[in-house]
Amino acid sequence: MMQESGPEAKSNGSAIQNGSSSGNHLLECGSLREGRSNGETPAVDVGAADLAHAQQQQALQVARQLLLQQQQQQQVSGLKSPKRNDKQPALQVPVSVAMMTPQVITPQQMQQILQQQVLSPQQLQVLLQQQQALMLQQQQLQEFYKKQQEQLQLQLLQQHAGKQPKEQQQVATQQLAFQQQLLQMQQLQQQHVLSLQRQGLLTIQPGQPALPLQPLAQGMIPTELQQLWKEVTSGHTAEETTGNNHSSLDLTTTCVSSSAPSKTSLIMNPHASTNGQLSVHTPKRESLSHEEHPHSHPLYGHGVCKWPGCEAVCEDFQSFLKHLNSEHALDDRSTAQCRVQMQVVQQLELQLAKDKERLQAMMTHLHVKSTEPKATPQPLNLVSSVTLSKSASEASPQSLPHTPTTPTAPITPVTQGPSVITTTSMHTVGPIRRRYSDKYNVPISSADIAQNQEFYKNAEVRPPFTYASLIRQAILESPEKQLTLNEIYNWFTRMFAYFRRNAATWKNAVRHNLSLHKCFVRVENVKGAVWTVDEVEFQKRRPQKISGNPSLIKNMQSSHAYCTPLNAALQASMADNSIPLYTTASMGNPALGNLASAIREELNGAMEHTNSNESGSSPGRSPLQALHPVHVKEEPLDPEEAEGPLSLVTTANHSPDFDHDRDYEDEPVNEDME
DNA sequence: ATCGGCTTAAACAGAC
DNA sequence: CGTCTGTTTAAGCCGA
Repeated sequence: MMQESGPEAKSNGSAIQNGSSSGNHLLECGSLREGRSNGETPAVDVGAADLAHAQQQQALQVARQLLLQQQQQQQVSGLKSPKRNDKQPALQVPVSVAMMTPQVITPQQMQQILQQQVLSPQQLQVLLQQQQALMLQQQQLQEFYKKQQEQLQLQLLQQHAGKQPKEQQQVATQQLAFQQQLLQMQQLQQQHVLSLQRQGLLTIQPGQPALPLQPLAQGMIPTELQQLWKEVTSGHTAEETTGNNHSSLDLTTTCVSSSAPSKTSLIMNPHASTNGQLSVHTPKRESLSHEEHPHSHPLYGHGVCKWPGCEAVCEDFQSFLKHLNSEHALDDRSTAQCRVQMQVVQQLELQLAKDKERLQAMMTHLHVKSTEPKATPQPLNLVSSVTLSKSASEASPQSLPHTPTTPTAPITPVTQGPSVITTTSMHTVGPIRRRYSDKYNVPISSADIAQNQEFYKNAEVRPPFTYASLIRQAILESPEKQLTLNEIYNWFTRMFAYFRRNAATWKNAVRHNLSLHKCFVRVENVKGAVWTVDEVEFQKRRPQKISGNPSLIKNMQSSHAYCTPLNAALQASMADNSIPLYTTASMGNPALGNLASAIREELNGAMEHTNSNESGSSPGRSPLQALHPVHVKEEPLDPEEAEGPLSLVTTANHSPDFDHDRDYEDEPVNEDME
């Protein structure tokens, strides 16, 4: 007992320490701060806008006065008011130009116009009115934008509590409307100026210094607006752009990339580590737009079915629907894949929450005010998760409080009611044992491979595999099927973010396992000793584990039938009691073929063991739970801690971006050893 | 209740 | 001497 709490408390402490000490986090921090200050001070922008607006008004006043004087001085020369149509369709200025140089006339220009006296008073009147109207409109838009921004902030906060996708939808719609309005507005201005130009009233030279930078654009030139817009909506656009082609989104994405990285990074950063996956993993969110755009489907994009692992080519939407109904009907496989997706999403949510928490801590540490004030909405299942005696006690005290759930909130678990958000405490604690609830043992589709790989690489989530399995995995992945201890270490750190901390603990465990299990054979080498795997020995252990859940085996088998190539390796891998979710990376990676087949053999062998006493299949469960040796905490309704059945990706060819040692220089791995 | 597997911790020894 | 590697023991948790 003492032992249990003592060491774990220790590791916990180090975990906390490590968690905040890695270099790249600091990187994030820099941009975060920059971005944050920006996001935090919409008032500044608005103020500028107001100021500019005032200036404009002033200019208008002057113009009016001049106009009056002119009127008094000269008679109306009978010049008809230029029947300018505000919708000048002809002559188009490149959009980019229009965006960059929003044309509300500057006071200088106004003066210029007036002085040139090329216009009749009526013309001037009209122009002025138009100008005024435009500015008014713009101001209103800015106001609107401001409100939207605030509302969005609010929404984001609420999202953290994991609620109200409906409202978000609303806001999203409003934002869309707003954006369109903005666009219209800009076009209007553009046309306005164009008409002026046409009439020779206004000469805008590209280089004219006064123009583009003038106060006129008023505090917010469109690009800036768009940047801000993007900033505010980054969470949404990032995902929506993946599946749909909202013109409005195009608008935002075009200019941001070049000019506002720092700003956008503010909000994006917290998710940076998982960002790439988010877009891929959250079709749920896309369903929002799906409703608005009947022909854009979250599962359909670029003529391809986006069902995980499918990628079937569908000529048109109809054929896609057909395909969807036929190939992805409600069956075991689809259900399983759904669950996998759920898993993935949940894991990502967790990671996101954790990153957010980290961000909070960083900001706090750096004395940066948070934009998420009381953003302490409790993850839905936080309470229950905390009831885990062990987890609760181990959870770093400061880790829980500000752990809003993901802003990508509208994740709607397919089969479950409330989105199950795991407590993030588990991620921040040290090496505690993972408990895997049965429901998380879900078959994996190949589509999850890369994602999971990235997931474990980036997320400090303890992989649901035993040390022995991981070690074996590492060794088998090596070209020579043998690794030195250090190489095994490296593999761990390379493949799992989780193992970039508490090195002393898990390295000790690795050594312990190497020594303990007969399946690991030490071979003297020229340059030292390497470890190999004795498959025979390794397989000796398996049968007893798998024998436990016949129904799962059955399920596995049944699914085996239809998922053949895709999931074969996976399922085979699942047979590996210790690597419940061996990834199907071999599909895209021929080098893994051997491994996959080897595992498959294991599966077959294992199944022979259990075939005799199998009972009815239970689609809701997966073989993993039977095969999973990792300790699972008893949390019937609590999916958290579900480090679950994310597939462990095997990459025989080590990803270039993860080149040993150097990559984790900033990691406390070695420090931990000392 | 028991057993076996797994994890974690720790002591220890030998090599570098 | 300190670190790394490897072995071993012990304790606790968990599922079967």
